[in-house]
Amino acid sequence: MVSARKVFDEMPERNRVSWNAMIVGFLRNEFYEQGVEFFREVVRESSVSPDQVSVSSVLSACANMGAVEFGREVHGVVVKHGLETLAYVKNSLMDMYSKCRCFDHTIKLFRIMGDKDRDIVSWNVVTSGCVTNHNFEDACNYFWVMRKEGIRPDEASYSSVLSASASLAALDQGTLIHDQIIKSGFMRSSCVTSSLITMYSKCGNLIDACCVFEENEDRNVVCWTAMIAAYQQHGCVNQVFESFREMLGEGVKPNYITFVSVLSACSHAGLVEEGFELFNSMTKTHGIIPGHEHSACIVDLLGRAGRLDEARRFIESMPIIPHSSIWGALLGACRNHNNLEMGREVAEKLFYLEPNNPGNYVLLSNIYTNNGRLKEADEVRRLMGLNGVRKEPGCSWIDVKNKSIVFTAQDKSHSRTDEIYEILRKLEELIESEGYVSETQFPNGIVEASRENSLWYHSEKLALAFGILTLPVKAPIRIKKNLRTCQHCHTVLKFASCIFGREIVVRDINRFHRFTNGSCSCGDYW
DNA sequence: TTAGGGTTAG
Repeated sequence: MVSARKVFDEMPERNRVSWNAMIVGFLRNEFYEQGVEFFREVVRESSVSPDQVSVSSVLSACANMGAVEFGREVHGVVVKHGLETLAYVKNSLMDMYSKCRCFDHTIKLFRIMGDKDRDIVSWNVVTSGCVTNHNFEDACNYFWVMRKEGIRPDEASYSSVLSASASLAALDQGTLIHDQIIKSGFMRSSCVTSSLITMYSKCGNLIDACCVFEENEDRNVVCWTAMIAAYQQHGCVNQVFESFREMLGEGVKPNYITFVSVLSACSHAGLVEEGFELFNSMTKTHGIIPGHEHSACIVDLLGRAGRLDEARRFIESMPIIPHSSIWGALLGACRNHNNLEMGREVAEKLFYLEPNNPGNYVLLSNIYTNNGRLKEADEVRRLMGLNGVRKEPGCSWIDVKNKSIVFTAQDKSHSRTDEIYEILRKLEELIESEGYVSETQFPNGIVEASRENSLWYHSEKLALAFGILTLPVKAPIRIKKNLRTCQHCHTVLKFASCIFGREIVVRDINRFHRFTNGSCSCGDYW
C-alpha cells in the first residue's frame, strides 16, 4: 500500500477511478481505518464527488469495523449526492447497519426498497443479517419467501440458510436444502460445502458431515476447520488430531478458528501438555496471536484437570485484559471441582463484568448447593432476583410427524401427560434399581425432596418420554433445548439410551449430546 | 475501482 500511495501522490492528474482504486486497495488489504480516512479526504478536499464505488466500498469497511457512527455519516453523503436510489448502494447500507447491530434499519431499508428493486444481494444481506443477529427462524423465512418470489438462490443464500438450519438443529430443512444444492450445481462451492458439514454436524449427523467433506475435492482451511470442529463436537478426539495433521500435511494453513476447535479437543480429552504445546505454537509456528477464545480453552483445560490455581495464574499473567468468558471458564471449573472459596471470588468478578448474565448466579448457587450450603444457594438466587436478572425458563422441542411439540419444566398441558409422567416414573424406578444415586444427595447426607422431584420433570425428560410414546421403535429421538442440559438429565438420558436401546440426540444451547448404549458423545464434559 | 456468503466454545 505504501508504493500505491507513492504512485498516487506523484500522479499529475487524479480522477474518480484513481481515488476509488486507492480506497479499494486499503480495504482489500484490511486497512479499514486508512480506507475510511482516505474517503474523508476525497469528500473534503477533492473536486471529484463520491460515486457508488467509493461509498459501497467504504460502507463495507464500516461494516467490518462495526463503525456505525461513520456509517451514518456516509449515509448522509449518499443522500447528499443522490446515490440512495442505486441498488449497489442500498445493499451496502443495509449490510453496514446489519453488521453494526442496527438490524432494524436494515429491515426498514429492505421494506422501502420494494419487490422490483430487490436483487439477490438484497435478499442475502437480510438473510445473513438475521443469522448475525441470531434470528434464525426469520433467516429461514426470508429464504423461503425469496424462493416463492422466483429468485434463484446462489452460494451466499445457501450458506446463510444452512448456517441458520445448523443453529436451529433443523435437520429436515437442511437435508431438503442439500437436495436443492445438488440439483442447482453448487456442490463445488467450498463455501456451501463447509456450511453443509456444519449443518449436519450440529444436527447430530456426523456421518453425513464426513460424506460431504470426503466428496469435496477442493478443501480450503474453512472446510478443514468445519470438519475438525465436527469431530470435536462429536467427541472424536483422535480424528480431530488426525485431521489437523492431515491438513498441515496438505499445506493448508490453520487459522484462528481452527485452533479454537483443536484446543477445545485437548481440553475435553484432558491433554494438558499437548494443549499448551499447541497454544504456544500458534505464535511461534503459525503467526497467529491467541485471542480470548484460545485463552478460555486453556483455562478450561487446566480447570477440567483440577489445576485451578494454575488456571488462575494463567489468567493473571495474560497480556490482554481477560474477557468474561475466561473467568466464566474458571467459574465452571470451580463448579466441577466444588471449590467454594475460589468460586465465590470469581463469581464476584463476573457479577461486576456481566451483571445481567444469569448463568453466573446459577453456577455460584450450584457450588453452594453441592457443598450442602442451601441457605447461601438460595441467597444467591434471591440476589439474582434483586438485581433484576431472570433465568430464561427451560424449554425442549421434539419433532413428531412434521410437528414441533414444546415442553416446559413440570409441563402438564399435553393431552398425553399421564402417559408421559408414567414413563418417567418407570424410568426412575429402573434407573434406581441400577444403583443410580441422584446428585441432589449432598456429601453431608442432605437430600432435598422437592428439588429431586422437580429434576425428574425437566423439559428434556418430558420430551424424551413423549418421543418414546410416539416415535417408531428404532427411530432416533432428537430433542432441542434452549438452555444447557443439567447433570441429572444428562445422567438419566445416558441410562435411557441403554434401557430403551435408542439413540437419543439432545442439542442444547452450547453443544449436542449423542447418547448411545449408556454413554454420551461429549464424554461427560460439556 | 464497487455490495452479500462458510469454519468457534462456554
